[in-house]
This record gives sequence, structure tokens and C-alpha cells, in this order.
Amino acid sequence: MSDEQPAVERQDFIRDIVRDDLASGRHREVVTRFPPEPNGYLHIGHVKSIALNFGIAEEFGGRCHLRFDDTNPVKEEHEYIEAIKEDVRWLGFDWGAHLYHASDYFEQLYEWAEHLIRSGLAYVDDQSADEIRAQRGTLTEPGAASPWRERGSDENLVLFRAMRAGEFADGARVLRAKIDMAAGNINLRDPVLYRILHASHPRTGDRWCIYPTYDYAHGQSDAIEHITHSLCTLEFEDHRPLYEWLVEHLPVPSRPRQIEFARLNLASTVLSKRRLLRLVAEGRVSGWDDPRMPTICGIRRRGYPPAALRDFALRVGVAKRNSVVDPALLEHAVRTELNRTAARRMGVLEPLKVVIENYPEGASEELEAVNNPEDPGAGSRRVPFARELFIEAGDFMEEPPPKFYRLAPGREVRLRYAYLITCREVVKDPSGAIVELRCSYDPATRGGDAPDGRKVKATLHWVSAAHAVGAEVRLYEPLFTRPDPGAERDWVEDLNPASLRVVSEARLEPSVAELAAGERLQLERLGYFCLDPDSRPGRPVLNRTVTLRDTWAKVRDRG
RNA sequence: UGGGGCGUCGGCAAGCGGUAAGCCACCGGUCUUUGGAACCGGCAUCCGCAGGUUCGAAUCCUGCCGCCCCAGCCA
Repeated sequence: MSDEQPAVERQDFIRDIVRDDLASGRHREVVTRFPPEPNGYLHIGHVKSIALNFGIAEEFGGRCHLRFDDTNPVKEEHEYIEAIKEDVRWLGFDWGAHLYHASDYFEQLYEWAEHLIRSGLAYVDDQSADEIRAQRGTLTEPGAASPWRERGSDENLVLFRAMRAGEFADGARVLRAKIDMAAGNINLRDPVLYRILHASHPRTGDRWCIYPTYDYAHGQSDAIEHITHSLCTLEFEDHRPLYEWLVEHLPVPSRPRQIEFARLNLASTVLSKRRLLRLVAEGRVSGWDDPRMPTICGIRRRGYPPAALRDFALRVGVAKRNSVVDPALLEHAVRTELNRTAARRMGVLEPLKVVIENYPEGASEELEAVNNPEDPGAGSRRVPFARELFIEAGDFMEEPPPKFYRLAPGREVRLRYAYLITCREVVKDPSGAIVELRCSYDPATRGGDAPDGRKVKATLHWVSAAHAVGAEVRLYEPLFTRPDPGAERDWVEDLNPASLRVVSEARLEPSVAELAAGERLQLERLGYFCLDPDSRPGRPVLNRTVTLRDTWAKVRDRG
């Protein structure tokens, strides 16, 4: 027993704590919670927290609750509750029957507040917010006691009940904990526990006109749910003493422990609710689900698979150091997942016409193409081939530099799944622009292999001109032009004007038209894409999720 | 002499007194019907700095330096 090795390797300090607590018998099972306030949409930063909380519960055989921290009715909306549930589910996590709301506990929380009053640990303060602020002191100076601090508990009780009964206007009075106005930790300088808010709550309607603050509600909600490990971000470190003070002075059914970790920051994007809202409000993006947005709904529309997001969260790790993660790590996780799972298709973004001169006019045939070389079980499909094709304009150069080994005059290349072709002639319009390539094909190379064993250095994607379907393809680049938007000027100034490029006349192999919105695919040699909900029958709209790694681009840009 | 945290490769991140994991990025190479994928190899004599303890320190002690959070009746 004593020399038993842990089954899981050490991952982070939080899992260490959980493992120790289980091993020592401090807890029989682990219970975590993801506690969003329903006041906005979830974004990639939340994925870290979601994956941490649900992941730990899963790994240690415990459970994770989804709890809406709905203590401030003026900021919260039902719409967000549903959106958040959808996002968490989409990520692949399941809270089972454990869906809760802080508002479920309003009555209990209220009773405990009276308990605090009776214990002489809370008092009703008649001062205004400004007066309270003025008395709080500063970071270096202690605060001063409120004139109402020594009010007797009977009077406090009467007043607090009157607060609840709606006898006072918003802001007229608050309930404060009586702790220490000289504490170095400002959170302990008699924090506000209840405020008067004559506002309708998305769930409790007009039943209440006093609402608990986060500080008062959170720890007690954790205790009610028997949360063992309450994981939150670093900025709440200062609140932990208050969290513990409350849990110690109240007859709560369990003693949860708050543990803080560093929130996720991603380079080249913004994650604050305020900034995201501004992007939407000012029309800088098409909406919360714009595929360039770091919101979960944006990411979903962009085509990122949930498994990739979970993998990303694991790769990012959990620690207490403030850090900024390179989006390349996210893209890596996305490519890894999509490489395994995405069906391959061909499509041309910038079509260049190719006429196979020795291919019979009016004829066509179907060639077999593998759906995913990484997954034999994915099968194959048939791709139409004919005399007139489109290839990618960038795959031809009239005067190729040394390392360019795609198509060029007189050069032979392979058309993927099809034939070896040789460029015989370049046709230009009066302005000198290339409009067409006249090529020949070798009928003996059907499928792509030459019987004589000769090799070509390039394989190009292509599409039959007559069979291809037209499509709109949306190409995305980072929303910002620098990793740290706003570092030197207003962050909006750092918005990337080229973050969206629309290709309206892409040509895709016909089978793409059969895909449903949301389906993901790889356009060979170009990248991973997914069908946008804007797609209509016969007119697909594709979002480029992420490009393929492009070694040639590096070589080209270097020389 | 306000309180609370954090400083290990370009970016994340292990390391918990025994002589610097891993991942991403980057750089080579092999292979290839995606210049994709896969595979092989390279990439911190050094852990913010300075002292000290020790046979031995990124890990312990002391002192500096730097960065982040806190003065909402937001969460």
C-alpha cells in the first residue's frame, strides 16, 4: 500500500492537492464546480477552467457541478444561461443532474446572514456607497469604522428584515461583515454582504430586492454543494481569507477549499468581456459567433473540434504564473485532431484553367480518391476528371525559381489521384496575364503512378471545370496585428484589417455540396475548413479553420 | 516596513537537496500521390540578481531587483 505508485503522472499543483486529499482520507470523493456568471458568452479562457474542473472530477472519479453565479440581476440574462449550457455541452462535458444556481440558495444565504447578525458579526450600514468608499482607507492607510458599526444586533435584525421587505431604496443601506477596518487585506475591511437592488432576477423574478454579493454567496454555495476544491483564478487570492472567514463563522455543511490558478491569456487576441462586447457593438466583427472571435460559439463556427480544445487545455497546463500562450499551440491541437478526423476533398481557391489537349473532348471519367490517408476506415470517393480543369494559380510559374517544383512550362507534375500532366503552352490575354495552360496527359499514369517508374516532384490539387461547384470561402487571419494588442495605443488600433478575406468564386469538387453545415473537411494542400451555416443547397460557404503547415511558404519567403 | 502572488529555453511547463522532463515554435534530415502527416536529430553547463548553508542547491537561508492582483453596494 505504502509503495503504491500513483496511476497518473503529476500534471499540476492542483491535481497534486486533490490526489493528496484523497490519499489522506480528507475527502472520499472530489467535487468541483464551474461557476460562470450568466452575463456574457464563454470564451477560450473559460475552456481552461471548464476543462480543469470537469477534467479533475473525471480523472478522480468525482463530479463537477455547473453552477450559475447569478447574484447580480442587473447584469444577468436568461439568454446567457442557455448559451453557456450549450457551450459546455459542446465541449464534451456533462454535469449530469448537478445544475445549480446561486439563486437556489438565496433563502439559506439570507438565514445565514441573520445568523451572522445575531453573532455580532454583521451590521447594517446606513451610509452611501461614496461614504463607505471614503472610509475604506487606501492601500497603505487603514480604514475608519462606520458610525453604524456598533449598532446592536436587535436593531440590525430589524433593519435587515426591513431591507428584505423592500422598505428602502437601492443603495440606502447594506449589510456588512464586521471584521477589521485596519486589515492590510482590503477585502477584510467590513466587506458588503448584501445590497439593495430593486431589480427583477432572471430566475427569482421580483421575490427579492436584496442580493448577496459574490464574496458572501460563493463560499457558502460551495459548502452547500459539498464542493471539495473550489478552483478560481488568481485575482481571487485576496478573497480567500474572507471566503474562509465566512465558512468558519457560519454553520455550513462542509468546508470547501479555494485554490487559485492563473487564467489563460492568448497572444494576438483579447478576452475581456468589455473588449469582446465592443468588437460586437461597433460592428468590427459580425457577432459573438464571428469565426474570428475567441468565444466558444465563434470557435465552434470556425470549425475547431471540441476534442482539440480539450487537448489544448491539457497542453497549456495549470500553474500560478501569469502567462501568455502562443496561439500556435492551439492551432497545433486543432491540426492534430483534424488530421485524424477530417475527410479530404479538393478545391481551388484561385482557379487557373488547364486544358488537357490530348484528352478526348466531351469525355469524362471518375477517379478513386481516398477520404483520409490517416484513417483507412474512412473509405474513398469518386472524383470527376475531364478535359478542362482548374488548378491553383499559385501552383504554376512561368519562370520558376530553383526551389519551386510545381508546374512550369515543359514540366511534368502529378494531378492528385489522376494523371501526370506536362505543361505545353501558356496562353495569355492581351495584357499579358496568364489565362490558360495547355497541357498533355499520360494516359498510362491513371491513378498517379507512371509504369516506367519516373518520378515527379509535385502533386497538385485540381477540380474538373464542368463538374465543380462554386463556393464562397472565408479566409481568416488573426484579429490583431500584434501579439499584445493595446500595448502601445488603443487596442482597437491594432485590429488586423485583413483578418477576413472572402473568396467568392472558389471551385470545389462536387461532393462538398453534400456536406451539412458544421461538417469539417480538409481541402488538400490548403487547410482545414468547415461548412458555415450560411451555406445553401448547391452553394457551400466554407470557413477556413486553419491552414496546413506550409513549408514551401517559408522557403519561398526566405529566398 | 499596506496586503497577496509570481519569477526555469523564443512561448507554455516539469523539477519538492543529488547534479535541468515534456510540449509548441524554430533549425536540419529521412520518407511521401497533400512542400500535409509520419519518422530521426538539434535546440537552457544553466534556473531574476547577489551572498550564504551543504560533500552537493533551480530546489534551503538572507538581501536585493522585476512583474501581476487588490481601495465595486462587479464577478
